[in-house]
Amino acid sequence: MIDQTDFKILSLLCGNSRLQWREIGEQVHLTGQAVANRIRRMEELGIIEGYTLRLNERKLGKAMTAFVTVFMKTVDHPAFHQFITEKEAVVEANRISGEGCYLLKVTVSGQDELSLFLDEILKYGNYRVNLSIGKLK
Amino acid sequence: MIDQTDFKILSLLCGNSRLQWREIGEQVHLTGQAVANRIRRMEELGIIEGYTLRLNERKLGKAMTAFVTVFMKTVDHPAFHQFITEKEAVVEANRISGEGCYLLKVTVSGQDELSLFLDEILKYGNYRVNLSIGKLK
DNA sequence: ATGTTTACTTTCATGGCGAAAGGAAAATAA
DNA sequence: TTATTTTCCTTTCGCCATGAAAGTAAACAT
Repeated sequence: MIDQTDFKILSLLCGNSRLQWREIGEQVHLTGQAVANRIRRMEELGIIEGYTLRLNERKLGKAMTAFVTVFMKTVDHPAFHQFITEKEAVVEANRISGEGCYLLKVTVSGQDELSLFLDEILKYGNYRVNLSIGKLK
Repeated sequence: MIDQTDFKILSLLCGNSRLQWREIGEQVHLTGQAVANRIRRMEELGIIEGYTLRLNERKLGKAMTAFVTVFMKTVDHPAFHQFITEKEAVVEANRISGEGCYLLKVTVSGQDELSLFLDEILKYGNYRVNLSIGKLK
């Protein structure tokens, strides 16, 4: 299905998706065209879902990252899903097992914006917040 | 520093960083070259840190995502940092405030790999695991 | 009024990308 | 064993994207 060369190509593209096919080809000992064929195939298989940026959120004014565990009090999960989807500050959201119903990763400009966000969460349930003190990885 | 046009460009590139400068220009009413100039400037400012892929981890055999909160029992944090950095299964790691010391996002192929990983964590401290049941965002 | 700075548009050269053809090896079928 | 098909590479080609630079106009400073 997908071999070691494909994994190597993925690894290189994750590092820099604007690498030229020729440059990748040099690393995996193929021509650029052969690399292009493999990349297209992984796109078609859905392994590569898209191409995006790595942004420095801090330099965009999002100085604070918080992890918010939500304990739902309502059964209207679809409304919560919609709220989460529309909320730009929520960069990632997972439904989780164990303690809590959802885990949200939130980036905000400061305490004020976080506070406002948490107030909005109260409509759906209670929450626990952990602030990111630093990002290791 | 960075205006609404820049934010629009970032938004478009986050959606698809292989968009052509001309295509982005059409959206923000500039020529492709003007867009290219702005993108380069945001790279130089460090706002754009790089270009990468959106991968389907599930199709890469990483069928399970878990959030692991680590409660350190040792003060040798650097060793833990090193372990985390080298561990491919750890896709994201933050030092956190409140309950727990670190929050790790981990992708694994199944319970066995998760189990092994958690055994390794025990060298540094205790843990709490929440499995992702589904990803909203 | 003049000079400088900023940021755009236009122009140009290079080469990247996408598609297709050709070829070789491996796999499959007869 | 031979013939055919399939797979995946390399090579080729045409189009146009990218990077760089020149020209221009508006805003700003003196």
